[in-house]
Amino acid sequence: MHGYDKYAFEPFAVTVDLAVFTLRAGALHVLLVERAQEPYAGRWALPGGFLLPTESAETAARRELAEETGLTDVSGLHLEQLRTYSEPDRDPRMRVVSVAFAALLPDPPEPRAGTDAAEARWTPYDTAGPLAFDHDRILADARTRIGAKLEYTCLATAFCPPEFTLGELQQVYETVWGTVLDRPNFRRKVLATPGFVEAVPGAARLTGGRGKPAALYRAGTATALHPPLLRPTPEGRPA
Amino acid sequence: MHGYDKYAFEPFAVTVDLAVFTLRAGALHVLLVERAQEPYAGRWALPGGFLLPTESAETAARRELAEETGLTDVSGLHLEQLRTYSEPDRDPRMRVVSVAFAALLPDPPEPRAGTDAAEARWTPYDTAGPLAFDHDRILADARTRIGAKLEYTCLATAFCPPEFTLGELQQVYETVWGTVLDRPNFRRKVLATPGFVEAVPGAARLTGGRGKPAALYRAGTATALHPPLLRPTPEGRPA
DNA sequence: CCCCTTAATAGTCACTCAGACTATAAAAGG
DNA sequence: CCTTTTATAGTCTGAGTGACTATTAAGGGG
Repeated sequence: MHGYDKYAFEPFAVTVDLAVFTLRAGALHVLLVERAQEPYAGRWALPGGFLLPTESAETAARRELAEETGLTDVSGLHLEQLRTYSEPDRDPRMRVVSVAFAALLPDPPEPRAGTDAAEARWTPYDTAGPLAFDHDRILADARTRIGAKLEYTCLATAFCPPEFTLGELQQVYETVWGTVLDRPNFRRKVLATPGFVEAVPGAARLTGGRGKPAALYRAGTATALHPPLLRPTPEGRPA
Repeated sequence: MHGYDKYAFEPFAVTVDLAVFTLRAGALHVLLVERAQEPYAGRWALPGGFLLPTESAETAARRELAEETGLTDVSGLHLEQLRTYSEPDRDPRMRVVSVAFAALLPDPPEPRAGTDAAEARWTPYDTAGPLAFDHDRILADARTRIGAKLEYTCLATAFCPPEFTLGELQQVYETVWGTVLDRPNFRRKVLATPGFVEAVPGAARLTGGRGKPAALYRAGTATALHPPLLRPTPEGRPA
């Protein structure tokens, strides 16, 4: 009701937490930092930090992303607000409300330790053991969201370098979904969606692979997929 | 980075804001309250309020929903976190971070004034003039989200009373999307989706209407729609 | 150098589903 | 009784997708 004068209100600490994903060696990895202090000292956690007085949660998230990854330019990276976690007991010391974000990186740069000297590391999603605070849940929520958005958006290109092959794009889907897709059908679908990808004219090849060299593509201008690219139905999927 | 001891952090006020939707006379309505105090005194705004020290944002949202609508039991209503708005200047007085929610009500109960004696009113979405703070944006975001979720979830039943006809369900889609759907095709789609709706055995009729009485249905157990029920494409929809 | 492997790309076929209809059934009103 | 109104049933067609098979263009090993 926004009647500040009439209501006492509790001040809260507000933080951002980041679930930063990348693809490495065909597996989904997430950026984790090791906590140096109590509580949860020695445990791994999602990178994050406090909002500064003059920045929005989005600004803070992008700042933290730059700090943790060591990337100088994070302006083009995909960063999206997930949701806010505000359970009263999520931090044992005090009341902390955290705005969680999911970020996607194409090429995995080596992380550097954050300013608090904690160690940072890319960790396979499946072995991201029990994390500090409620970060297990945040991470799971982030993965769910990313997987779902692959179906009806062009988000997959955010995992890819500026120029990529359709095989690499397909690997994004297969890795995040944990499924195998039919290659000709995937091609047909991607190429039939206007604005999803656009061919690089000088049809170049790629890495010194074995078979026929693949054509290169760039991310197109479209952001939504109509109709969507639904993942193979592992039977009636709940919500 | 959660190193509280090493970082000064600003305390923030944390609020929840609610975009509460219902269908009334074939039009989408939203619950608004009139502000009694500066800033934006006399302007309409989304209902909301401060988090209490011991409650999560979800709990606070449900409490506010009950207070503003006067409903005694809001446990079954659809309430979903939208996103968090944290621009530093969104409140001219102080730093306020607001967690926004979208709520869906089936039958429109008359709202009662909130505890701060502000007036509350159901307002047609299209005439929800300029609101206080950044509530125009929150409201628009909420509407976009609801419209999108109708496509791939069973959310539409949240707008309907416990028992409803397929015509009423169709009206939900038509009203929220602002489109007209083909009735036989809509029926076919809804009935072919397992768990979307289930027929009420004593196939009762409804209001003293004119034509053939319609069968009644209840919301099913499913929450997701596979495949989705896509809205008629008004040409290449961006994101 | 030829053949085999590997991977990309092209094309086929059948089935499902959605859009656009037409037809029938069951009520109310004159 | 006939018309209007609304619900429900059914038909036809084209787009899109899953499951395949075929071809092309590379590399590697004898």
